[in-house]
Amino acid sequence: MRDDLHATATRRLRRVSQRYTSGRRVLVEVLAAAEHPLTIPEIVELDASLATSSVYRNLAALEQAGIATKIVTSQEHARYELSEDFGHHHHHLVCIDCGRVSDFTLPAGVEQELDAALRRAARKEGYVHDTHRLDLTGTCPECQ
Amino acid sequence: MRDDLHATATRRLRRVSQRYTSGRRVLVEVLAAAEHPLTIPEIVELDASLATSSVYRNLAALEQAGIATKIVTSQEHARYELSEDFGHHHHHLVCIDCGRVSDFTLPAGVEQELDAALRRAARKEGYVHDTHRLDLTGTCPECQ
DNA sequence: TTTTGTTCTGGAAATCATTCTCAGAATGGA
DNA sequence: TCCATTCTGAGAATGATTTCCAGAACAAAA
Ligand SMILES: [Zn+2]
Ligand SMILES: [Zn+2]
Ligand SMILES: [Zn+2]
Ligand SMILES: [Zn+2]
Repeated sequence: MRDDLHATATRRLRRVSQRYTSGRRVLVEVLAAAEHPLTIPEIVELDASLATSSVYRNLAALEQAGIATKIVTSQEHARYELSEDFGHHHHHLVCIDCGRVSDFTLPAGVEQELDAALRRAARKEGYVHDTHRLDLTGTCPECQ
Repeated sequence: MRDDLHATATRRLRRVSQRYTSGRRVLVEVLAAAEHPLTIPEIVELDASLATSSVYRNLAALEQAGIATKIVTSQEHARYELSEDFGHHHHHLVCIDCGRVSDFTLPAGVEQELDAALRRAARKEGYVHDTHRLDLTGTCPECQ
């Protein structure tokens, strides 16, 4: 499981001529252990061996290699999580007040129907479809 | 139509103790005339009478009053459009390359089913549901 | 219409997340 | 080992957005 993750990471980085260094490995471990998307300050705080500028650079590398995904919200910091194909397709519940992000999934039938409708919409506008992002905004239990 | 827009804007700003000044009126006109969400540099270029710092301040005021909506993407600049209740509920197709944003809508049935599923998901996580944002990413015709 | 207290304006300065720089370190192959 | 490439991290630079603040516009009352 974890080995597979690292093996895949190595392969995907190689594909874009990049190395799977120890700093990047730590990043992947931290993201894999998190149960919700993390901001860069959070990541640096979780592992003090990481230098902020390197974290920025390396998360960009991981994103480019298809290992991590950047989530941009209205909050001040972007958030990162492991790419969906290391877990499962899911969506985000974003708290309007504190910025907390929780994951959730849609019933398979709904997701399927949605995906089909989105493909149709993209084609109609002449876009080459890539993926979709569905965020739900609301107020989290703690902020109510 | 247009009058109604301004009347509603006035009312909503009043509700938060703000005035519907000429600068804000120009902003609303520009947004109403645009057929896709605009960045602040685009807005300032469309009407040279607008001062950048005031546009930032006033778009924040319009957003707080529920007149405009801010759309944040991975692009450098945020984009703004009139609030959905001045038009119709819709979603965004974002070009990965150039950042262009087009609007699209889902078939009513899909949208309805999606909305019901989202409400259920929010409740399950203990969130008070607000709204959802659904973006489709892809490559626009010009960037292909 | 004056007066008065509030909100707004816009240019410039400040903030701050993110990106860039660059000299040295690590890496991987020849 | 040697060479070429990639990586690192501390600090500088960048650039979108926010904040300041002194004067203007405004609304309501007098
Ligand atoms: Zn919250
Ligand atoms: Zn989905
Ligand atoms: Zn494009
Ligand atoms: Zn919708």
